[in-house]
Amino acid sequence: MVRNMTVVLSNTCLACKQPADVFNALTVDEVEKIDCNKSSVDYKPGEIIFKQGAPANSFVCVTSGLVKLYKEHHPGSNLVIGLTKPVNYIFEPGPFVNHHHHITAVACEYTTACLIDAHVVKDLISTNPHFASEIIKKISFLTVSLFNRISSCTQKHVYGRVADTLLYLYPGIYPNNPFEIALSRQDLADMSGMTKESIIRVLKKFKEDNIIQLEGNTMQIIDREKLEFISVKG
Amino acid sequence: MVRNMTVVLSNTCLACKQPADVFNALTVDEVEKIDCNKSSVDYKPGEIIFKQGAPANSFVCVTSGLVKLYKEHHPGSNLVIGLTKPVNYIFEPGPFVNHHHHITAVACEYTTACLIDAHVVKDLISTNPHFASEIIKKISFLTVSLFNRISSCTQKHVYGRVADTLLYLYPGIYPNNPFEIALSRQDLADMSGMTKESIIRVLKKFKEDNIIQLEGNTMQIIDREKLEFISVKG
DNA sequence: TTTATTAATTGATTTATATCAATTGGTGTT
DNA sequence: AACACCAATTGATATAAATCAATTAATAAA
Repeated sequence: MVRNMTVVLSNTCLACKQPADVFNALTVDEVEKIDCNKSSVDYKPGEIIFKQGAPANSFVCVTSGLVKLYKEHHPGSNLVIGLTKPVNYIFEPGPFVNHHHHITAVACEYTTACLIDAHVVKDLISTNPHFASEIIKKISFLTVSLFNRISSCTQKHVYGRVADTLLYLYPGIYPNNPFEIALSRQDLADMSGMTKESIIRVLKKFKEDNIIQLEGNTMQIIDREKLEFISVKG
Repeated sequence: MVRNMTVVLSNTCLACKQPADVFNALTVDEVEKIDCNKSSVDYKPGEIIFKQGAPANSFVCVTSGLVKLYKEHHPGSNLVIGLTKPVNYIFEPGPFVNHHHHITAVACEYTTACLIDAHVVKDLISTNPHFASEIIKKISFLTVSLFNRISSCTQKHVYGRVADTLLYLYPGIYPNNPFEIALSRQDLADMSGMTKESIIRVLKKFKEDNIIQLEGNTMQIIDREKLEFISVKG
């Protein structure tokens, strides 16, 4: 198991300090196979990693920074599906469906990602059942969160949806509190399925009610319990 | 491959006329293993097959009838995630996540379903990589449809959402046209994320505009192109 | 430093859709 | 047949949130 390896080689998957969970299901040989078929790429904020509709030839593993995943609609109106922080794979169903991307991935900060040949990952899935099980587990977690998301966006009002977004950001994406958000108000709106004006008003209300503290892009969650209440009841 | 078997035994998976796609990845021995660990159960309309929050000990394969999958909210306000028609597995992420169901499954018509021990399916996944790949493929398709669903319910108005629901029903669920819907107006509303009053008004409008024909529960799609247009533009 | 440009904020107005209330129609029961 | 019961329908009203419009703040460029 990679987890227990003490050998550390720079710039290799084995050296990757906090390997993505699914990696743990791979043997050293298999990890090396990935090593030989990956490219590590640096992205600046705003740069596209992959684009909805484009061929899906690679699996992407985020190794530093933060990535925003969204579905494109009419220009200017996107829907943020979620964020991926290091070290995690982006579970985009494209490679298993029609070899095209169904969402767009954009770097929110300076980001490094490893692009791994999709064939290699698929080969590993068909040769290492333990790895396949881990992938299934991960996609299943994604599915559950999508169920909740659908439920959130159809049944909840703006307050509940913003509460969900904030609870998603902290501590899942930003483990510290207060934290600096690398997302614009428009991004937060796209995550919550509303307009930027609406989310600004809701955040203002939360601030007035001492649920959060907000100065520019520095946010602090003060009353998590109340957010959870609003998520369910509001 | 099961697909090519000519041996047909009544009331066994091998005999199941139109086996679920994922079955094709199994050997005859493996199908027999499932056979020995399954129960075929008959449900009346409205009966619950499994319930959100309850332990997920079985995989469910719908062999006849129609099953409605939904997430429960406040009483009377549910969100229909989708329908499963025969012969298909219900891909509920529960068994891979926390062994609890995240949605509720209810028979819409007289329905027969095979309940297969979750351990057996998981064992097959960890021993037959081809089967695991098929499962991943299926869940991936589900993920794509959930992406579209989230997108639909946050970005589209009632007309677009109802168009999506109708396009989902025909031909995916009901291959014939006209078709008899086994769903109440409330169900259709829950599928489209709106109130029953709203969907009634939208359906009335579609009828006036000669997009559909509707008499009670008998529906005919007259102008599919226009529905597709409304789905995108409306 | 001044100017230009974009993001964030605030207020006024509109609109889509939910809610509320009442009526009609169908189905089954006694 | 009369009644009760529930689903479907229709109309009137309320409201949440979008849109529109204007202002302010923040950032980049000259």
